[in-house]
Amino acid sequence: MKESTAPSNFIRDIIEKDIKNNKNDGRVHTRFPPEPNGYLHIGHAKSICLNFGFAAEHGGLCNLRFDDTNPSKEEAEYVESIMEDVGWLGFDWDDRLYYASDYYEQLYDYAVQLIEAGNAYVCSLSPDEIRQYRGTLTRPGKDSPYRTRPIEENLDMFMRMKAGEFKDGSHVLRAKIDMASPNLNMRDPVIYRILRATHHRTGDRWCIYPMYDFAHCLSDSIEGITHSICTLEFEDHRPLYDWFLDKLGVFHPQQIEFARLNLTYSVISKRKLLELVKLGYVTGWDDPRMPTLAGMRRRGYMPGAIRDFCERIGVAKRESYVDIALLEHCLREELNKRAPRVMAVLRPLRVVIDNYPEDKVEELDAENNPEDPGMGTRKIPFSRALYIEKDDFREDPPKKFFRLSPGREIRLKHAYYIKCTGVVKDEKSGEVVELHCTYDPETRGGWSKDGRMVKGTSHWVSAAHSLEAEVRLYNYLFTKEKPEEEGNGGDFKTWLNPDSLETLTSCRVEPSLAGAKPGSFYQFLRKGYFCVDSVNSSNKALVFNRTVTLRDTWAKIEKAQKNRGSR
RNA sequence: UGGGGUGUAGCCAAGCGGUAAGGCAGCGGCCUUUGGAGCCGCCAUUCGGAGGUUCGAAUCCUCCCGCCCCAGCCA
Repeated sequence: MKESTAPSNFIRDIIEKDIKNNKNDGRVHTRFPPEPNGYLHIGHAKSICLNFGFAAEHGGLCNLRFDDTNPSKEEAEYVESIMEDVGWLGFDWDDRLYYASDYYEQLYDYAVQLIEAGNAYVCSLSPDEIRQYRGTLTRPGKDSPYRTRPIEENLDMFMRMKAGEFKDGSHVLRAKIDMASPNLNMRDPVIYRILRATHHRTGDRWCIYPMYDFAHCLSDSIEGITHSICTLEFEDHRPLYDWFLDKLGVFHPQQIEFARLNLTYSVISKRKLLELVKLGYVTGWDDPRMPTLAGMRRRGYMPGAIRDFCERIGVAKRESYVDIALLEHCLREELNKRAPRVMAVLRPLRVVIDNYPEDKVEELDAENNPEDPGMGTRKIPFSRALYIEKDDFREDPPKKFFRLSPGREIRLKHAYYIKCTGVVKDEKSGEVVELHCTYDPETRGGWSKDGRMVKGTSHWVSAAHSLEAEVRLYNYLFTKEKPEEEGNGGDFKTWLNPDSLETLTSCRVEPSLAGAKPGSFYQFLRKGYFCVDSVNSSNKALVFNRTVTLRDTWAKIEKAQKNRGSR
């Protein structure tokens, strides 16, 4: 029996039942069939994990197949990015890289067979007329006058369509099914159209292209796919999927539909993501705020976290909006285990340790990851002038604020206890610009021999030894939990978050970060997880992206205090 | 007034006639040289609603209600 701890779901049930009944000789063969008309996003990740996952679970195979039947929208750039993203996510299609366009010749032959059997005809109605003849949701359609065109004539016309004798849109090949079907997809759907566009792979070799419904089921059949997993909106297309396969008498895969992923505070639709890119609301498909795999990778997401997420959300047929907090949880869990700890001060406040010798510099030991002692330790320089986080000092500390304030003592992580003895303010603005402190030499390393306790521990950096860096703080791209919901005229862009990116340019990071490699990731102690930007960072100018913050209990307390105060 | 789906906690989601798994979020507490992490505890007398069948119903039946998808020569 199954030893896997994977949770039960309806697709796995179907697959396991099929194996038990020895359907398809017990084979499991799936496919991930993206259209190369945009970059992959987190919703695709769910599909990829499902398809490759089910195959792997049952000793089967999963193909990567580009569904490239509409040259007017598809580009080679997209196929490149898709292959990179699927590989990055951790899946391998071996030598099974296919394109629907590989099958154009065979698909054409199948269409001819359909015509010969009287199951398809060339229709010369205009697009507008076809729409009118189709009827409505509640009213049946009516037969096209070309529906009775003789087989020989259909064959001739279709051949001439292929030969380029007709203008775009002047004729189409249609399946002859039932214009009165309550399922509109069965009202003599178009299966080939004339379209003069250069295809990214076949160039100008063809001027007729098959439609999705025709190409997809047959591509699945040709590849011997056993379980063709797709999203819910194709449920109505299943009768058509089955119809083509039955009429042609070829191998018959089973289509199974599941609910697509929706994520709060995000928009997941290639069309809408393209819009954000085209209109310049983001810097590109790989903008770290985008839910694209390229964007998430640049943001610092790890493939394992995304896979874990996809497993945890499950798969079902009901529409759902997954809380983005779950994605972040999966991310933090992985990062917590693997990210080296490092100190970085995002909004520096200068601190002078008055009783520390002017020229002295000490090298203190710091663990790289308390979760994993195997990651070792490193040295960090300590000196008289330091920077701490502005947020870590309050002249007038509120209740439960454990950090530094006048007269109060805290610990500097891995270093010493310090006590605040003076505050220097800008004369004009009144802003605190520098702190004077004393340190206790007896607390080296952060321990007090006399058992004296401090409630707060701050991270810090030596002023003279630290490096300057730019840090990009990302927030949700949208301010509304469900940006695609109606309201504000129904335009999701209304909910774009004006503060989705905050750039900090005078951050100070510890010297061990010199030469940090693009893509490398760290936990900035007490602040969050950050990675070196793979596009804009260099040895001369370090740029970090905030991947995700740490959970912030103090922020929660403070927010609660404010809410209480305002009531 | 057509057809196809789908309703279990704030958000996901198991459950398949034997008395509501799990995760996230939230809330308490412990612990802590990260207000991080970790640990412990709490969080659905009830499954969209109403009837019915049954010793027993989230599971079976009937009716009702809500939500999603379909009228591209897109996928």
